[in-house]
Amino acid sequence: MKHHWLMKSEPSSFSVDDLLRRPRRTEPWDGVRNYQARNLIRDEMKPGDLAFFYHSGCDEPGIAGVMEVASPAYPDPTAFDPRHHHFDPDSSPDSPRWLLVDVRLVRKLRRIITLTELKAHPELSGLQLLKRGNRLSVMPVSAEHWEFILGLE
DNA sequence: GCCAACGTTGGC
DNA sequence: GCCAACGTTGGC
Repeated sequence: MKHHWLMKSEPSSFSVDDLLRRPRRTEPWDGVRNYQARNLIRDEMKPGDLAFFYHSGCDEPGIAGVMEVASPAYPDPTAFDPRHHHFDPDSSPDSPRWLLVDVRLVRKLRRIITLTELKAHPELSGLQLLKRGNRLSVMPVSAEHWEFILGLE
């Protein structure tokens, strides 16, 4: 069963244009440090799943691209590196606490589908992104919401 | 197990 | 910069 996702990143640290310029448009989606998001990556994400690239913490928050999950989940190496911003001393190669997947950019959207615009559609009222206080950096999107959002572009 | 303090996220 | 809404930590 193929799932759909929304994955957040602050474009000041990693944007859809950064992913566009990577070899094979592919990059490890590292730095997830939330157990709920980790569990989704570990238990639900599968290669071939599709995900929205969401820009957060910026002037124009919204969906900027479509990605494909390009690997199974595997340990996040940035958790092992003491010099890395996302270092976690409680994660080790023997017992990794944090996981990631590789993502590949399928396409950059012609325009950002903004958060403001998403909020304006009653069809999207159940979208987890729009629920109060939701700060998950990786969250599921239903097939219906996925198609509806793509139709907005 | 409870809960206050603290840190983070992220929109505005 | 502000603040709401979380999640985490640690004392008890």
